[in-house]
Amino acid sequence: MSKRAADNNARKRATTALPDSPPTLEMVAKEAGVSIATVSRIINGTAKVSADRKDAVEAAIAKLNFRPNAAARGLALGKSNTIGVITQAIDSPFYAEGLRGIEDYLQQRGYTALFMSGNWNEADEERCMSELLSRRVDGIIIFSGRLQDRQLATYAKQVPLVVSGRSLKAPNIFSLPVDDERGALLATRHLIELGHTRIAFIAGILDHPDASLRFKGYRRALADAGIAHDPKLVVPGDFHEEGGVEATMRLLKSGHKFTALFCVNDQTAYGACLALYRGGLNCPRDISVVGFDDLHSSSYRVPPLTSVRQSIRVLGESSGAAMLQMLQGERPDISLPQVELIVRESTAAPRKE
Amino acid sequence: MSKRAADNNARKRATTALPDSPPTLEMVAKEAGVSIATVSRIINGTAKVSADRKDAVEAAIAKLNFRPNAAARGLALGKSNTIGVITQAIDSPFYAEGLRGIEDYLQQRGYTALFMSGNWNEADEERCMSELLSRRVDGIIIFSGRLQDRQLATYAKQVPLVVSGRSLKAPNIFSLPVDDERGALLATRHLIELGHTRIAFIAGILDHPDASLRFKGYRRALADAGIAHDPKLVVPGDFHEEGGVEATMRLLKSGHKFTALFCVNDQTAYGACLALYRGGLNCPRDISVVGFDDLHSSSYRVPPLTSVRQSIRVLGESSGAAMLQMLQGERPDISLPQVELIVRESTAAPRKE
DNA sequence: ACACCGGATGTAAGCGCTTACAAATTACGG
DNA sequence: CCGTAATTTGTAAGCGCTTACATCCGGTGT
Repeated sequence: MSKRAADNNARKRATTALPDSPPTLEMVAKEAGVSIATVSRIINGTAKVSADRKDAVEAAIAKLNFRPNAAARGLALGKSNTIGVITQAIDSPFYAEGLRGIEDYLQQRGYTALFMSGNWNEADEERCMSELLSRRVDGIIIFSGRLQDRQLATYAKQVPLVVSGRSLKAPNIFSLPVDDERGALLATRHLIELGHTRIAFIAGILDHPDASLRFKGYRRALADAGIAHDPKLVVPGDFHEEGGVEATMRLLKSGHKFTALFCVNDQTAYGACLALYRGGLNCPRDISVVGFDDLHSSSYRVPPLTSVRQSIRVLGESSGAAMLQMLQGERPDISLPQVELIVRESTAAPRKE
Repeated sequence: MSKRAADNNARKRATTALPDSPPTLEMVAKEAGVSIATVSRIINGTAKVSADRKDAVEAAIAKLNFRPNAAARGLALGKSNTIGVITQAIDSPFYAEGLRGIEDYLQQRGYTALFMSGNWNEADEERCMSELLSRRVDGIIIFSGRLQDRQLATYAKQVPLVVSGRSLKAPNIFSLPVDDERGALLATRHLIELGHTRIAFIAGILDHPDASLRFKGYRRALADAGIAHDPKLVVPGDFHEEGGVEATMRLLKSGHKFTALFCVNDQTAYGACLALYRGGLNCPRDISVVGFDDLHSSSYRVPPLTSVRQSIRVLGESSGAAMLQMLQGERPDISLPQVELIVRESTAAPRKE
């Protein structure tokens, strides 16, 4: 609709004098007295061009303040130099750190990241996929989404996929699982070594894979130490602060004794600490608390939170790296650093009764 | 580069059998036995089309799993339905909340937000602008950037701008300033009303406008109450947790007595609380602390932080709304809710000596 | 029965860019 | 100084889409 576009610009120009339609290759070519092919070649360095013309063109570009139209280039090239990224919520501190890693990595390599939030539900996530596909992104990175493996495999037929924080084998998909079980094991074992035996666990959403793997690690640590697992000490949460508060309140009210609390993630731990505080309990004197993720702000909590580090930032960078490798046609050979326990001040030996 | 694009697709198909080149309008038209114009009209509802053809086309679309190519449409229409958003860091909890507001608002109205981080420096911010302009976004929202007013005014000639958290008058720019001074006044007055007279202030970066407005509010509250302002009690920070820690340490070491601490933002307050804890001081018993921004996690701190709320989320939504109004050619009539003080448990009356 | 009209379709141009291919220019060797 | 090869440059087609304009259709009025 050239006509409409032109009309539009004309109208705008007339009304507000503002968005002058941006310069095009053609204008630059005319200004510099060369053909548009030459201009294109100079911009992309696609071929040798005589020095004088080059100067003329560069001058014209500067004068007109020309910027190539990415849409047109994308159309001609059949690629957008854009990587779509789907998370659950852009404002979750957890995802935000990952996004940062992705953005940093991609931006330095000439790619742009396009972020979208799935809002913890499948329908929204599909909407995101659809939008990204429509924009013809070159690849999509999914941060532990809620889409079924089967659906992902289907999408992978249309675009390369990197799935972070999840294990999934399928053609055109690369997954970067986090060692949740080992992290949970480390955390729980740390509490056991401090002398705790009554260790409660605040889980995430029941059927969530991360949650169940962490639960598994928790149980294994207990078993390894010969401590009987008490189901009464396991309560569900929601991966958010609020869930941590509620779960802890429930635990406290239930009357089941415990001296330590392992939380499925840091946000849950934040909530737990608040609930303990409300209950007049001191962390770590009365109850030790361990989180998982080691969010940036965890080291600034009062007291600083002991947590399992799995640098989300690195996860993000690695996802970006894996995607770029896939785009080169290589099989990604990326691996994540091991999870590790960061001991701070929210854990201590249990109080002598 | 039709040739290259075609080659590319052909190659890919041959090698990996994966990214089959996506269906086009033309394919749909052929499949349905109509012209591409008809297909386009059905997709966009641009004109009346007989029912039987419509059914045929819809069937073809479903069968081929067709999704219009956004780049091609953008090129034809001369607009991208995309709004660029520049922040300092996507992983800062402050900006993340704003981004969420923008994303929510725009997405519901058929727009997509494209986020980029300026990393607190002008060069990166310019790079972002350049990239967004190249992508021909329909408008750009800037969250309290570091670009000079003059530069912004220049950019505004090419694209409509909304500048949040900052006051700036210029054609094609709409700014949404936050009432920093009043917020700081409220916070400081609250401390005074509790009985504090020795109130320290941890500032942000020296020349930052937000910081100086908040400083102004702080001084005004003191003046209103007839309390002399002691420059010794004002120390710089960096808007981050670390700056809060350091500033507080310095304050503590200086030996200048104070019973309350007003921090330029919540992150700084988090750091301050940690430093107090390290110094064996209890908040609020020994020292009261107030922040600014009321981040989501502030209500989950131990103790929950008293803070000035200026919902960033709403700021984001409002920015989106203003941008859409500008795009309609209207002058935005958006205004922000008043800042308000949220009193929690990090403030109390000063301890009797 | 015929010219005419309004609405549903189709045809084709153009959005800004890249690049295959042709044309024009330059540099050589004889 | 000319023919030919090696460059540099220009021309034009095509990427997938929208829409102005032409075409075609059945239905009216007379």
